[in-house]
Amino acid sequence: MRYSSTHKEEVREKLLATSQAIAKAGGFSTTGVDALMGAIGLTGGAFYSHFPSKQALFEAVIEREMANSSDMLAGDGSSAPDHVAKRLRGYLSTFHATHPEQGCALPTLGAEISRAQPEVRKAVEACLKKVHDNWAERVEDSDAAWALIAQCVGALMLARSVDSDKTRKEILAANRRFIDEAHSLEHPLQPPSGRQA
Amino acid sequence: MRYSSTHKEEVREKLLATSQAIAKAGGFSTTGVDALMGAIGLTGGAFYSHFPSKQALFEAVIEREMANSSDMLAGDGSSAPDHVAKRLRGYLSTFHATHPEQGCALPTLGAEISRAQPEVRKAVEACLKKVHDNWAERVEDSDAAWALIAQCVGALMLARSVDSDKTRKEILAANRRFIDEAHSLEHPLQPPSGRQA
DNA sequence: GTCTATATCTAGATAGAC
DNA sequence: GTCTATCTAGATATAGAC
Repeated sequence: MRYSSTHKEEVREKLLATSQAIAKAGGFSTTGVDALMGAIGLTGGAFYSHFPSKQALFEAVIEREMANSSDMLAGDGSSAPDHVAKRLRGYLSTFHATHPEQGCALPTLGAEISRAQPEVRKAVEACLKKVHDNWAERVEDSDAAWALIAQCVGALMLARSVDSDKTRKEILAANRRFIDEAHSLEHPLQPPSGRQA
Repeated sequence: MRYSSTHKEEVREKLLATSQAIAKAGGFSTTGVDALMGAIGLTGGAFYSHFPSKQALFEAVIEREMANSSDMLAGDGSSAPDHVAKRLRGYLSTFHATHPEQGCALPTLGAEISRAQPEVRKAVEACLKKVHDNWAERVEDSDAAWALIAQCVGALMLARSVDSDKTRKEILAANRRFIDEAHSLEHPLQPPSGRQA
């Protein structure tokens, strides 16, 4: 064959990586196959040597996204004691709010996931449960873990839905401060400066 | 003229109402003008007598959605003392999670809002601030109000992103219980039964 | 496996008859 | 104002040459 034995695997890998970023930035359904393939230097026709349909790519993208996020957020046995605080700080950062292509898939693709087939939502559910179960042992209880996840996802949506940088930063900072105040984390998200009324 | 003097206004009203529901259920960009017009018994060509472009309809839909939501959530001077608790209970209900077409626009259209023009996000920002400022006086402080809004929006996204009814209900219930526990609301969301560990 | 060309379909938007 | 017909553009997907 004219291509190396790992060629197909490499193309698939690049396609997935760039598709993830592009979909998170501009939405999956609103981006065409030609654009996704063009981003890795190929034409649209070659797409179907790697995926049977655009829908199949969506499923692969979401599963990779969620697996990635849950691995990172949940951590493992060797995680530092301030692991949760570190992840929360990064999640609720201005950088994350202004760079959706590098961030969590839920705030950007959550609506498309909601309308997707059961298999996709099953994968999302498994990853969410993984983060929840892990965090439930590091915060007050199970309820607090679900509340924390919800607050983070929602805060990012809010921060991206407003226009002014000032309001965006205020929403993120308020959410960080509230977590420090309401949750009994071992380590605070930010220095115990002042919480404003 | 062959149409009543209020005809155009009535059509516009119906178009907006159905477009809001359809967009929240299936996404705005993924729904065509023909489908939106067909839902009120007209054909696609007639659309442009009411809006100059599909984009203009999106702006009108979002502004109406947010104004509606913020009016309902913020309440007014005559609101009952348990107003916030009532709204939170309805927002974090299974009915809301399973009927996006009747619910808040942020969890379903938040991503599309994030990618929209500044004018749209300005309108969203104003409505969010209205709810925040109102709630800030009824909960602990400003931070708690932002955290509450974020938690609600995120909880609904999570509830809709999972597959099983059981997990969906658990996410919603956990978020309701956490609010009762962490926020000093005058009235609880649900009877002080048991909060599970 | 990738390319170009193409088939098919749908989208947003416009033109002209009624 | 609404309709049908149409223009133009873009989408998913397939076919056949290299």
